[in-house]
Amino acid sequence: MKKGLRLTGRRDFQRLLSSRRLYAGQAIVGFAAPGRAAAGNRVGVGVSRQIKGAVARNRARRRLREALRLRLENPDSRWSEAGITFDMVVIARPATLEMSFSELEAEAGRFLRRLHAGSA
RNA sequence: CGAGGCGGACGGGCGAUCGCCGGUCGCGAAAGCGGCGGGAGGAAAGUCCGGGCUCCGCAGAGCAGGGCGCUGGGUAACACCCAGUCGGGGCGACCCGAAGGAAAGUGCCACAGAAAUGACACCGCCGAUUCGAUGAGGUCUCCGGAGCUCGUCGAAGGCAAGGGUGAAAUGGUGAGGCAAGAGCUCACCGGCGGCCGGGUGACCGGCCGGCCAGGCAAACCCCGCCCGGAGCAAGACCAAAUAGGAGGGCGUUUUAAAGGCUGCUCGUCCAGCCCUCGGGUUAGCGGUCGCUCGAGGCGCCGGGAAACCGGCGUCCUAGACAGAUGAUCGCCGGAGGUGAAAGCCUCUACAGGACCCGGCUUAUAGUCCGCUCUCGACCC
RNA sequence: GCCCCCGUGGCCCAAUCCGGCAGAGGCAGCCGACUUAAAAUCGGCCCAGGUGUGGGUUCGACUCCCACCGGGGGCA
Repeated sequence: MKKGLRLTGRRDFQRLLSSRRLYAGQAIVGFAAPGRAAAGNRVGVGVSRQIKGAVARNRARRRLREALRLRLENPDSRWSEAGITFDMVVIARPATLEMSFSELEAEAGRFLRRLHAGSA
C-alpha cells in the first residue's frame, strides 16, 4: 500500500499496542484507534516473535499486508464518506503462513467489521 | 557398465490481473499522473578472522594482555589461497594435519606396578675376583700345619636379561660375548651429533662417530612474527524548540585534578569535567550527507608451475529506514507415489541486503558440465 | 551492529579454575514412626543421567581446543 496509508513511527506503534486489543483471531491480532481524517486509514503490520527467520517473517508480513490491502480498497462507504478513519496495527501469527489466502482475506474482513462495529 | 576422486556451473521458466521501493524524463502551482529503465544470495546466514572507511589532538614508548606458529610464494591484509616438505589414512585417483622448542626452567603423569624420570631397583640371576666356613682328591712337612685342584654354602660385590603392571619401563630384532649380564661387541632398523653433496628453504641423500636424551607445551612457559581503541547506532552538516534546567563535588592564567589516547607506568592534550534529580531522545517522528564505482564484473592478450599480477577493451549491477522486490490464478519443467495407459495426488531446498570488500565455517531438494583421474567386472 | 554468560539424575545445583572413580546437598518419589486421619516433623530407602551435539589434543576430557545447537543477559 502507499506510503501515506502506512503507519510508521515508534510512537504511533507504542500508542496503539498499549491500547486495548481489539481483535484476536487464528492468524492475526489487531489494535486500532480513530485516526486523523485527512490522513486516511493508516495500517502498520507486525510479525509475531513466534515466527522465526527473516524469510518466514517477510512472507507473513507480505501476505497479511496484501490481504488487508484488498479489503481496504473497497472501504465501507458510510465511514469514509463520514470522514472517519482509523489507525491500526495488525500482527501476523504463525497461522498466517499455514492458511490459504482466501481464509486469510476473510479473517482480515472480520477484523475490519469488528473495527467498524466497535466504533459505531 | 558399476563404484569412486577432483574441479566447476546452476539452483525453477512463461503468461495474465492487482500491487510495492528507488532512479530518470515529461506534464502540473502542488498533491499527483504518465513514459522508460532497475530492484536479494551462493551462502545475503553464523559473526569466526583480515582489511578499507570514520572519529578518538599526534597514533607515541615500555610493561601487561591477545593472536599466529613446517618452508617458499601470493595479497591491502589474514587464521585465507597456491606450490612444496614431513607425518597419518586409503588397493588407488586422492584426502587429512594448531606441524616451532621437552639437552632453558617449573609442573603433571591417577590406578596398577619393585620402580613413572637423577630408576642407588622388589622378586630374581651370578658369585669369575676377594674374604669366611666346609666336603673330596692329591702335594710338601719340623706332624702343629701350609698351600693346590674341583665342589657346596654365605658375605663383600657384580647385573639389569627374565617375571609382572601400565598408555608409557632408558631403543627394537638377531648373533657373538660373559660367572651372570648389559650397545660390552657386530649386522640391520630407529634416534642423535659431525662432515660432504643437492635444494632459496622446510628438508632429502651419502659417509663417519658414539650409545645418550620417556610423554604432555589445545599445562605454565621459552623463541620468532604481528596487534592502539572504538565502531556507519562510526561520523559530518543544516534547521527547530517551553531549552541548554536544578543541586552537589573536583578544578581553573601554578605542580594541572578529573577526563580523552582499553589496563598500568611514562609521555602528551585540553578549561572545564564528574555525580544525582528532572526533561527530551534513544535504529531515522526534523531533514540532508555518509549510502554505494569498487583491492568491481566480463572478454582478449602477455608474464608465472600455480595462487596471482600487468595491459587493453567493455559494462554499471538494490540502496530501504516499521524497512520495497509481493499476492492470486493458469500452463510448462523437475522428483516421488499410484496406475496397463490416460490421468490423479504430493513435494519443488537452504535461505532475505542494512557501510563496503577478501576469506573461513555452517545449511542446502535437485540438475548439468569437464578430467589423456582411479578401482572393479565384462567384451574385442 | 557489537559483546558476554550458561547447558550435568524428574527439578534446583556441586565437581570445571589447576584433566584422574560423575556426585555432596536440597526439592520431588517410596517405606516406616508420630496422628482417629492428614499436614508438618523424624528415621530409612530408591530410581534415573555419562555431562546440549559433533570432532580434536591426551594414556585418560564435565574440565583443554575447534565448530555447531539451544537458552539467557548486556551496551550504544
